[in-house]
Amino acid sequence: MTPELLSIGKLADTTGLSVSAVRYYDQIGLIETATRVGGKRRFTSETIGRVNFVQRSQDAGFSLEEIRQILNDTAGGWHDLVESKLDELTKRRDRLNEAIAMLSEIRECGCEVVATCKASRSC
Amino acid sequence: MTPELLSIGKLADTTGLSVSAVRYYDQIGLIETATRVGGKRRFTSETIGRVNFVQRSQDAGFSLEEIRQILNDTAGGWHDLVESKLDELTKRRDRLNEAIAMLSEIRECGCEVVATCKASRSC
DNA sequence: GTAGGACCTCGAGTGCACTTCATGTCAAGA
DNA sequence: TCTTGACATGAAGTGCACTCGAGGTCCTAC
Repeated sequence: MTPELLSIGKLADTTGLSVSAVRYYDQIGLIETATRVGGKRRFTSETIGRVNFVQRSQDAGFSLEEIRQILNDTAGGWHDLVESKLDELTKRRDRLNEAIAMLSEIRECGCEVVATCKASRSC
Repeated sequence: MTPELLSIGKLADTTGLSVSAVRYYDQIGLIETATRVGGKRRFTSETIGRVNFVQRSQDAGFSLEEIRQILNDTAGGWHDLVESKLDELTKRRDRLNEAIAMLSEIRECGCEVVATCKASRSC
């Protein structure tokens, strides 16, 4: 029942962000405006979930600006963004798999010099 | 049997790079030093393979500097770099899959507003 | 009462991978 | 002859996602 407010340092610790990154996120409106106690930011534990979402979305290849748009959208228009990003992601996964295959091949080829290695050309 | 030399514009076209990017790659030593004809760069078709390798490696998450190192390494030391990058890539693929799962879930949830959507918190 | 640590703001700096700009050369075609 | 287009150079600019530095406040502990 206690509000359980977090300092910026605690939030940074639990999310793995740096303190300056949290301030930056705050500044660009990516996280709910923190309440202030004596000038210092206090976050609710909700913000942890929010930051996690931001981090996952970043992993997904969204820019912070896109994430901000998605989070601030109240008209459902974000669906298109998610849809096209999903498309992009599956393509990226394919490319990633190709890259992994190429690297595995190069690793196995026994060449000393990549520049002249067939594996680096053949894929 | 003809050497089949490519102008910078042709190389850019066939690889999908911009002309200025090719010049940049040339400048930082990522592609074999081009021969010059009347001051103008002429590339062999080998360079296309080289650029493709660079592009794939970039997809794999290597920086241009790392790629340069790999290509210039003549002592086999690049194996470590490739090995650790493979590790990183498989992790990244896992995260990518998670992100795809999260986005799919959000897409399906029917929420209007992501900020308050359970799916964005639950993953 | 002073030292330390966590916090604050604002502005500038960073690294990467290019891109843009200003200025110039050169060959081909109308 | 003159224009057009592709090419050249070097230096500066761009966008993103932070990071750093300077200078200041506030609280706790010794």
